[in-house]
Amino acid sequence: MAVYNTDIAAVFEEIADLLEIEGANPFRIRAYRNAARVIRDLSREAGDMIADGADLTELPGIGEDLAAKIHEIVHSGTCVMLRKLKKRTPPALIELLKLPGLGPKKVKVLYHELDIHSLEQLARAARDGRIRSLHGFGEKTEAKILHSIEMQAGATARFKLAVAAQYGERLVSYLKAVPGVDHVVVAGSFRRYKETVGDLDILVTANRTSPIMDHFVNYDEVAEVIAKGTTRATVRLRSKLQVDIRVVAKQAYGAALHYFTGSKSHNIAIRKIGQEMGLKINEYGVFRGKQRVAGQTEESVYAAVGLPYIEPELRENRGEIEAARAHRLPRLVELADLRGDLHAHTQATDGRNTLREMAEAAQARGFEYLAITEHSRHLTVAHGLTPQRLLAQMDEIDRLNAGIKGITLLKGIEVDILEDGTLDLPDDLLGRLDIVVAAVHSHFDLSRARQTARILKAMDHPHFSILAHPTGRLIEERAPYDADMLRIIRHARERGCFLEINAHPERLDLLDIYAQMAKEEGVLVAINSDAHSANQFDNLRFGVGQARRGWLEKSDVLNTRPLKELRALLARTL
DNA sequence: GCCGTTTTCGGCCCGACTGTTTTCAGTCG
Repeated sequence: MAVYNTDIAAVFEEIADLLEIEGANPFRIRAYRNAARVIRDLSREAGDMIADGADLTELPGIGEDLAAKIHEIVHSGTCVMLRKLKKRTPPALIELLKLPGLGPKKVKVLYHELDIHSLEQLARAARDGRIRSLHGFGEKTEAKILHSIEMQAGATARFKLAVAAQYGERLVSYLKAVPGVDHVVVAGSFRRYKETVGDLDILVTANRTSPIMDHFVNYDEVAEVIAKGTTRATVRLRSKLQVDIRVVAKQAYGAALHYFTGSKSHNIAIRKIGQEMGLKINEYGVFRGKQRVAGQTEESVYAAVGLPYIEPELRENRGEIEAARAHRLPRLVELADLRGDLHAHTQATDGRNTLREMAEAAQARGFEYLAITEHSRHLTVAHGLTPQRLLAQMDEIDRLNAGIKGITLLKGIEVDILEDGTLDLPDDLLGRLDIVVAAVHSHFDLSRARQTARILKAMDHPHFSILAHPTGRLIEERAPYDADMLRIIRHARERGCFLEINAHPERLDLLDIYAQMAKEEGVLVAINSDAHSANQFDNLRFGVGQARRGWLEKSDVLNTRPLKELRALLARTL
C-alpha cells in the first residue's frame, strides 16, 4: 500500500488534535501541525524522497523525531505514538473540537465531567440543560453548542473560488458606498487565489464616525450575526458563507492587509523575522518599541524586515521568504500576458455559442489566437465529433479565418485518451490539426501504474500537444485519478509537449504544486479557459491565479507566446 | 517538537470578541 503525503499529513493532524485535547505543550502541537502542512505542500512524495535517500530533516520544521515518524508512517501507514494516543483519548473527541466555539479546554471538561465523546451525546446533554452547570460554561455556551451542531448538519464545504468571488465582489461594492469608507478589499485566501475559500476576510479603512459596522450586519444577504465589535465583526450569509470584516485606520492599511491576507504561516514567519530585528509586527503596523516604523503599505511592511514585496499568491511559507531574501522571487505571469486561449468549445459539441461568437468574444479580449477544441466521438454525452464532423468544422474555421481580422482560429480537438492510451481519432486526421489537446474522460479508477502508462503512451503520439486537466480532479467533488505526475511531467519534457492549467472553476487543474513542478522540470504550461460559452473566458483569471500560486512567470506559459512562436513550439521545431 | 549573528536551553506571533467572570480564560483568525 502506497502512503502519500496527504496520509502522512493526516496522521500528524490527528496527533496534534489529540495532543491538544490532552492539554500538551502548545508549541509541540504546533510543531505537528506545521509538519503536516509542510508535508502536504511538498511537490514530491515523501515516500519517493525516502527511496532516493533524501534527508528529511532538511525540510523546514522537520527534525530528527518527525523525520523518524515520517519513515515509520511511510512504511506502516501509521505510527505507534498515534495508536497510544488513541488508547488514552477517544479519537471521536476530535469531532467535538471541530465545532466552532469548542476548543481543547472545553472538550476536555465535557469529556471528563459528563463523559461526552460524541456529537450525539453532546447534543443530548445540551438539550437536557446539563452543560450550563459546568464550570466555565453557561446558558449561552450551551445554546451555542446546540446551534453549532445544527449548523454542522447542514454545513457546506469550502466555497469554490469563483463562487466566493461572486459573493465577495457584490459585498465589496455595497460596502464601498457606505459613508466614511475608503478602501474595501477582500483579503484572506481569496486574495491568494486559493482554489477554495472557507470564508471571506474583508478589510476596510474608514474614519471613526463611519457607520460601516451597522451597514455590514444589515447587508440583506446576512442570515446571522456571529460577532460584532467596533473593529471586527463576523456574519454568515444566507449562502452559509462566513464573512469577517476588519476595520482599521488608513495609516495601518498595509499592515492590516498583510496581516489579513495571510497565510497564517507566512505571517508567523514574517513576524519572527521582525522579532529577531527587534520589531513587533501586528495588524496596526510595524513597531520598534512604541514607535511605528512602517505599515501604510504592504511594501513598507516587507521593507521593514529587509525584504522586497511578495505577491499574495506566493504567501504560503513554501520558500517565498527565502527566495525574497535571495532576490530570486519570480516575476509572476499576469492575465494581460496571455495572447490567446488553447481550449474552447462551441455549439458543435457541448458549448453554447457558435464558432463566430466565440471568435468575436476572444477578439474582443484582445486575443491573437483561439484554439477550437471540441470533444471527440468517444465522449458521446458531449456529442463528440466524428472524423466527418471535425473535417466539416475545419472547413468552417478556414472560411471564418479568411473573413475575420485580428484573430486567428486554430484548428484543434480535445481528444479522448482511451483506456489503452491510444487517441480517439485517426492519426492522419490529428496530423492535419494545429493543436491536439488530449484528456482522460473515462476509466478514472485504473491502478497508478496503468493510469500513468496510459497517459505516457498517449504523449508518445507524434501529434500530441497538450495534456488537458492533467489530474482529472473536480474540486470538492472528485479526487484526482492515481497517476505519477512527476513521470508525466518528465515525459512531457522529453516529448516536447505541454501541460494545461484548466481555468474552469471546478477544475483549476494542474494544481499549484504540480505547476511549480512543471516549471522546475522545464515544461511549459498552457493556461486555458475550457470555455463552453463566450463569457467563460472570464474564468482565465482563476487559471492565472493558480499559475501564480505555482510560481509561474510569463516565460513559463505557452500561450503568452506570439502566434508564430506558438506554432513553432507546437510543431516542435523550436 | 524545532531551532540557533543572544546555539544545546529557553524561547516559540499577536490581538479582538465572547461569555462567564468580577479581572480573565477560552477561542478564533
